[in-house]
Amino acid sequence: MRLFWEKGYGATSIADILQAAGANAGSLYYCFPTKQDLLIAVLRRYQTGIHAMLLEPAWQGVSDPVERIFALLARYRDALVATDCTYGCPIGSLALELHEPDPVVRKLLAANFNAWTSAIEGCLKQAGVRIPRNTNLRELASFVLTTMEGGVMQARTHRSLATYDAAVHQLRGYFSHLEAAASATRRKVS
Amino acid sequence: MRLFWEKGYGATSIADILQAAGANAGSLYYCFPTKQDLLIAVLRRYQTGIHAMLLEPAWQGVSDPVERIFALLARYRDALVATDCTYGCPIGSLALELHEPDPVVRKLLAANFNAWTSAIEGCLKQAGVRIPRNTNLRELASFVLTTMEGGVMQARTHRSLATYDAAVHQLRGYFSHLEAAASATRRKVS
DNA sequence: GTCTATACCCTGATAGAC
DNA sequence: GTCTATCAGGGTATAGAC
Repeated sequence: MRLFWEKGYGATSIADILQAAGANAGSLYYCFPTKQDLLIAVLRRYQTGIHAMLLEPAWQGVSDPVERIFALLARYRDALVATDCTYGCPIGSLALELHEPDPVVRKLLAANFNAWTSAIEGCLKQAGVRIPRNTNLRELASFVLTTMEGGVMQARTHRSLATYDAAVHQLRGYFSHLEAAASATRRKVS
Repeated sequence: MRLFWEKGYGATSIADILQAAGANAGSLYYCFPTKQDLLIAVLRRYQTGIHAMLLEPAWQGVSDPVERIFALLARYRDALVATDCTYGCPIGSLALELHEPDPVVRKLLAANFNAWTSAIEGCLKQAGVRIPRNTNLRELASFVLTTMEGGVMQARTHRSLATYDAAVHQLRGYFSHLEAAASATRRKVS
């Protein structure tokens, strides 16, 4: 999991994995007949662990649904800070590296994106009337993921937080507008 | 250039390149001593060719600066359509694949992002009073790139235009808000 | 289930004639 | 400048004893 994240799939050799795990080839191949089986297991783990590994830590002590969205984005910022801006989202990196992967792999990558998007969509639903009623929440949630992935990509390339912060700041501006618009509509109605 | 774009850097072998180019090893290595020299040449070509290869075709017949931004995003959509959503931005893909590249490579990747962002920033400057005066134009331009890269990444993973269209649609909503806010301010002043 | 040794292939890069 | 042949190394995966 760590190696695929740090080096990518192709650049990680079985030998690297054996050394990092302190395992022998026979044992590894007994459990995972091919390298791709290992990738599939890793992707499944990300998928099933999204709450325990990502969302719950990010949302510790944050209850406001909109703030939860930005708390999640802040967590990716922390990862960038902790790695001197060499962090990359493991799913995003693998998604771009594996152009034409096995359908199984591609569907797992898509499922991971879907799980992330659904978590955000849940926040937006909880936000209720604070978001304009005609807003497509799924679309907006997907846009949050877009912002994170695009922001992380640029931050790592520039080795600078500036572009990530810029992306989040602009997204915040967009949310401020949405909330103000929803609020204005509510005043008009009442 | 085509192979690095379609398959990525690591997955493209010198043999692939020789076959595609109809060249022999000796000739290639005479001009490009290492594979990385080839990558550097490709990245330089993207950088110097951004106007002729990307911007001018995208902006053919489009003069409104804000529409130029969305015309550029539409061009990436066309690329997704033309490739059944297997298209990936070559710079973005290489940026994520090459985690810890030679400083020369990383700077070239960053320079490509900068050139793209500067082109958008130019449009925003041309838009003048249509964008609120306190807007950080560089930041907003960077956010447009964020949207494109994040949108393309998801579209390819899902093999669907939906997420890309969602991202562009949301960005359009943000721009509509910005233009409306700038317009309201102008009315108030006059 | 786990170990070591190794098969077999493809990699980037080179040698040296032309 | 271009060609063919090849090197040395590392890749995934396997064989077969234990």
